[in-house]
Amino acid sequence: MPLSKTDLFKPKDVRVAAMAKALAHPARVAILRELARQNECVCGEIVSAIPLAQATVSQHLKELKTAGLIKGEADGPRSCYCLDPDGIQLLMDTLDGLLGQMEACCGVPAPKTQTAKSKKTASGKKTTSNSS
Amino acid sequence: MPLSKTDLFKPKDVRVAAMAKALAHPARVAILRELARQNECVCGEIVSAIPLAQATVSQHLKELKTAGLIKGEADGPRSCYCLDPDGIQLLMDTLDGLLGQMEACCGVPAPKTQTAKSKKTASGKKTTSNSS
DNA sequence: TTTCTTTATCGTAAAGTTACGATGAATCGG
DNA sequence: CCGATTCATCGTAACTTTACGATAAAGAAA
Repeated sequence: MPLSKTDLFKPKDVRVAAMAKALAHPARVAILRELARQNECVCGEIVSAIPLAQATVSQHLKELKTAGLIKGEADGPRSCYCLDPDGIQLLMDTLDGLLGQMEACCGVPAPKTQTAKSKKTASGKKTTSNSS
Repeated sequence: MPLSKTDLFKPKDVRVAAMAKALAHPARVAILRELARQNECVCGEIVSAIPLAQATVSQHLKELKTAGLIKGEADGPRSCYCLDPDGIQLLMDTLDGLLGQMEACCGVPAPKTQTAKSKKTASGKKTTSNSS
């Protein structure tokens, strides 16, 4: 942005946007999927799985870490990465909030349900009082 | 990107990234929420609800339209926007695919009941045959 | 120690995003 | 027809993201 205007928006919207941004590159999505598949993964393996240079992959890993979606710890000269369950959960909750609102508006085509959404919607009093 | 490498990634990952990118700005999230609240909305109302210049809001609307998340039709000199149920559904399915994979890996945080059964049913869309 | 391996970081070029004012294009009201 | 209103688009400035090679840092192996 030419001038950072993020403080003009509601914190909730800023949070959703930040979460979404972490997913907004194919390489990062591929990394997350790889980690979901392997459960735990040395950096080199990830680099092999991604069609980008090592430096670039490292950069993407850093962003995912900053976003709280993955954790990384040193293991000798190597780095071992894995998904961060807390961050993933937060991601789901954050997106579910928005998706739920939109679904409610559009009219739900098919009640598929899953994840943590149904619970929240059921107990939630209403979708109107949102500001922060 | 310096050089567009999107064809090096799996189409599925590219799709997720594109969807996420549409949500990756607070203004666009705010617009979606406004449309979810109003169900139908003249452009001017949206501009009033967003702390940005008219030209900028129009630009964000265009991106959301390109992403397939909203529809817009002319109404006299005005433009009337609303959520596109098909796009929203696609967004949900797309994200659910990834989120389900990650959740399955992390282990669901609060599974008081039967774990394996419910999880499988919930996320079991077709996580196996993934390559495109 | 010296060397190799592994990964993070730096510097930087290319491309994309975001924001705005100005300008068009279309419609409505007179 | 003339002016006002509404919105999309253009042009452009400021900033961010993406990608890579080069290099640094740190442990393992020799």
